[in-house]
This record gives sequence, C-alpha cells and structure tokens, in this order.
Amino acid sequence: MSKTRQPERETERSVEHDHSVCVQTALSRAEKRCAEEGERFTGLRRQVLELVWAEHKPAKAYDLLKKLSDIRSGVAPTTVYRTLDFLQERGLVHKIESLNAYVGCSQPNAEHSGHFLICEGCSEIKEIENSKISVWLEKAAQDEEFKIKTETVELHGLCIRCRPA
Amino acid sequence: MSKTRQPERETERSVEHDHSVCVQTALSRAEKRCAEEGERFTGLRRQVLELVWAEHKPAKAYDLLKKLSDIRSGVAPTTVYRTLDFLQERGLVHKIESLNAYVGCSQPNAEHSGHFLICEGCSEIKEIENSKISVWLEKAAQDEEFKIKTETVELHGLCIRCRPA
DNA sequence: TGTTGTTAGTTATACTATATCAGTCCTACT
DNA sequence: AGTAGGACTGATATAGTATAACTAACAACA
Repeated sequence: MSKTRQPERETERSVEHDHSVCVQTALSRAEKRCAEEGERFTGLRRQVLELVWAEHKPAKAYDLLKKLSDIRSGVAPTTVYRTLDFLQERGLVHKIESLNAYVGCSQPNAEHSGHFLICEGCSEIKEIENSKISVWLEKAAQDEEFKIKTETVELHGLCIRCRPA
Repeated sequence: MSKTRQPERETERSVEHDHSVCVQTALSRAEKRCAEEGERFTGLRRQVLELVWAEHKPAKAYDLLKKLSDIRSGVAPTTVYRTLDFLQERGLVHKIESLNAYVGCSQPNAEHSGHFLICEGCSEIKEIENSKISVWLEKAAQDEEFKIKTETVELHGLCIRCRPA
C-alpha cells in the first residue's frame, strides 16, 4: 500500500525532481509540528495531507473527498473541510483563494501567509519564499496606516516551462 | 427616486467624505467607459453598479440579488453574476477572492488587478494605488522566470480607525 | 475503569456560481 | 417604417463550495 519508495508516475515536473521526497518531507514535518503542539497527527489527517501533496497543483476539496472515499468509509464534505482547516491552522496547507483549492505548504517555518505563483498553463503552483514581499507590502500598507494581519498574494501567469520561447 | 443630492445615511466613514461623490464619479466613469468601448450602460448595469458602490465594503452576489429584487422583477442569480462579469471585464468592479465578494473599482485607468486593504474591524475595503507593488511582485516573479498576468493581492488587517490606539 | 475532551461520522442545509434555452429589445441597415 | 441580426435579459435547472448541529467512537489520564 505504501508508495514510499516507488517512483511516482511521471509528470513533466517529476522529470526534474523526486516528488516522493517532497511528500515525505511534508509528512514528517507535519508529524513533528503536531507533536510540538500536542496535537494528534491522525490517520485521516495524514491521508488528507498526502492527497493534497499528490501534486504541486491545487487540490479541490471535493476532489479530495472523492479520493479519500476510495481509501476510507464515511467520508463527507465535513470530514474534508474539517481536516483541511486543521492543517491550515498549523501552516501545513494553504488555501488558494482565487481557485477555491488547497496546496501543501512548502515552507519549513511557522505561521505565515503564503505567496504563490500559479501557472495558467500547467496548473502548477509554486510558493515563493521571498521574504521581501511581506516587507514591501507592509510598507505600502503603512502609507495608509493599515496594520496587516494576513496576506493573500496569488500571482497568475505562466511558468518558465509554459512560457512561449 | 434619484438620490443624487440627498445626504447619505451616516456611517462612520461618511463623516469623513461625501459618499455620493464616489457613487456619482463611479457612475459617470462607467458611462464614459462603456461609450468608449461601444458597450451599452443599461439600466440593469447601472443599478448593479450603484448597489456595489453603496458602501466601501464588499458586496456579496446574493445580497445584491436581494436588493436588486426590490427594484426590478425577474432577477435571478444569473442576472447578477452576468452583470458583475460585464462590469469586471471593463474594470468597473473587482472581485475580492478571499471574501467571494465585489467592490467598485476606484481607479480611473484601464485594466489592472487591484490591490486591497481589507479591514477586519469595519469591513471597509480600500484599493491601494501603489504602483510599486506590481513592480516589486514582478521582480519577485522574475527570480522564478515566471510571467505574471493577473495579481490577486488582498491584505487583511486593521485600518487606522479600527486599530487600538 | 470511568470521565473528559478530542476526533470522526452523519445528516441536513446554506451559500456561491454556471449552463442552457427562450424571449425581448436595440440598432443598423434597407 | 420594416426587419434581420445581435445584444441583453428572463427563466429554469443544476453544479460546485462550505458550514451547522448533533451523535458516536476513541484516547488520555486520573
């Protein structure tokens, strides 16, 4: 059942990186994070997180629901949303507001709003770790004496592989 | 019927500005913009735009639907969404993705993705006109060789009036 | 081992958005 | 003025997204 060591089904991107590493990293980080906070990283939570991490693409809640139904019984929308909420609160997944979808968080550290590059060609999403962005945005907000609490930054366009040469 | 010159019902914000000016400006700009593009600024479109501009707060589609039903017959969800789409395509309203809601566009010029400050205290939304933001974001995207087409930037927090002193 | 709080299951419903087809109204052109 | 074609709106149905509220199962700890 475990696909820990099996090579993933090939995608354009998997040519460039061993995606099972991404998944494993995410899972063990989640485990650690939950332990730190005294939360339980249950089977359900692990399964949902694995499904979200299946690709570097946004996962829709109802698609997760379908996939989850294949491996568990008694799965309802509530199940999925509740679990996604749990993962979100711990910074393990992000919601992409402009797509109503979810991606695994690729940043090791604590709570943060993610900043995303979303390719309209291949649908892949990259979370960018440019910490200057927050600084810039805060500066812009300060001009209005506005105190930022969370940032939604979702940049849609074309990634390098999908850009016309 | 026209409330062109009547003082608006007072809100915290209307103390500080004459909101009817905002509305009038938005309406005449819309009229102009449609004329330029050979589009018709129909009664329905005007009514929806007026409702969106009723406040500097996000308007939910189904709330617009209710209000619109009070002044027209035969209003269905389609009516509202179609009209909002029309207005969006012409840069007259923006959708706030993180709220599933709409605000009037306060920038005079052509197509652009808006950048928003969204107050969690009073719900008011301010579109910021800091053109550096796009430059910054493009720079960050260039590091990944990503070509931005549209930007979703929604900053949630507290405005000056809602910040603790 | 009983109690308590957390997690998950179950059912129902609310909210958001689109598809499709039909009728009506404009406008441009004869 | 008459009308052909396109734009606009109405009407109905349905798809997609998300939450509420209650119950059952389970884990941790006394």
